[in-house]
Amino acid sequence: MDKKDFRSTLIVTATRLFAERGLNGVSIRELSTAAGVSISMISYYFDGKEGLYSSVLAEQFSCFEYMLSIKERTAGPLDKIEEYIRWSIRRNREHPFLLRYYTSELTNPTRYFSVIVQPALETALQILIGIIKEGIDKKLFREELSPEDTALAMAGMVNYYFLSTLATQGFVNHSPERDEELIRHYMDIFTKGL
Amino acid sequence: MDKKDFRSTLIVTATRLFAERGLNGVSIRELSTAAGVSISMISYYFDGKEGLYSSVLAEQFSCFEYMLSIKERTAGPLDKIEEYIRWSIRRNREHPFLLRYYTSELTNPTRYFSVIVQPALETALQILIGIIKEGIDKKLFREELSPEDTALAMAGMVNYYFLSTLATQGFVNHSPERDEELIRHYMDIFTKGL
DNA sequence: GTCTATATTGCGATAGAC
DNA sequence: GTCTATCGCAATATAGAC
Repeated sequence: MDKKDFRSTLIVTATRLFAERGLNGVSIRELSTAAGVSISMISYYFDGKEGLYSSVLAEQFSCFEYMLSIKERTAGPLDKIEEYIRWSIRRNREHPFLLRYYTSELTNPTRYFSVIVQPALETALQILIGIIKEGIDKKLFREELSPEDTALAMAGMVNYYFLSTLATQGFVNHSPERDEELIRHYMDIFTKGL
Repeated sequence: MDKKDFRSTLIVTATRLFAERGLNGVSIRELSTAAGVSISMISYYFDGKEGLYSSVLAEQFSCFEYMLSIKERTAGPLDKIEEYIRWSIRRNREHPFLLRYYTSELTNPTRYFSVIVQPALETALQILIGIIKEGIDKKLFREELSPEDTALAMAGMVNYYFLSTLATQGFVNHSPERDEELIRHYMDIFTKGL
């Protein structure tokens, strides 16, 4: 946002607006006005509304590359799982609009899903599956576990905490101060069960 | 769909189209053509596009009332949790578009969120929280568990399995034949941990 | 690079015939 | 109840001035 160039300003504004009301819920008129820029700048920089959307999408999902660094660590499987949970929570905190693109693309995919979203999600989940397999191989986790189902269960647990916010804020405290407690709780459930 | 009256036909068609492309992604022109009905029927029966959407939403979320019957059961907490998981999976199988409205309303709420969606989700989650509290009171579950966080973890686990389908179908088998195995696996993770 | 003005298309809603 | 025809408006995109 520091950069004063219109290209970045448009991306910042579009990120918020597309997240709040979806690709079809925002007009480039409204968007350019909100960004304090002429409407024609969208075609000039992004070749139209869809091009702007794809740029927003690419930027939002670039943070998934971080999973590669977790994979490369020398830590054991359990530590890596904690790192995964920690990163997932941090990711949702630092990119408050990401989950909207994430769920929107999974349920109403645009033409950019297969190019941007699917690869990012698959990479992260495959690494998580690999970590669980490693734990099973090393006899740290029970061999009856399906690595795939377990990985999806973990990913779902963390993401749903954020996804459900709007429906649960009346009876669940979602403040960031509680994040460490949440991480311990998730690790606790997964290591010991109920 | 058996009923030939236009009102039901419009709801059936709208349920699919709104799910696939969102409220703003579908025009009433296209919708009425797909339903084989005149465009003016939408205003006639539903007082416009938004009214049609709200009718679709109300119908989709009516199935959440089923949770009340789980609450009333005489079974123990663990059996009730299995019933919850079983119902969640069945719900997603029987209402293939529900999760789209569910996530869309949670991330991009319309004016109908607080009237239709929020109450349905809160009721179901509060009942699940109650079941977990009951298990803690009866010393069946560990007392360190946060009922709220645990309930969200369970809900997230099941829903994410369906939510992630589009990104994971290449390496996770999502066929209904595997549902019973999935239920056993989820119960297994939650009762024993990794 | 950035703007205004405009061309063109498609939108939601409805009047009025049947 | 159902249709066609149309109104008025808002959408995206772009031509052309600066």
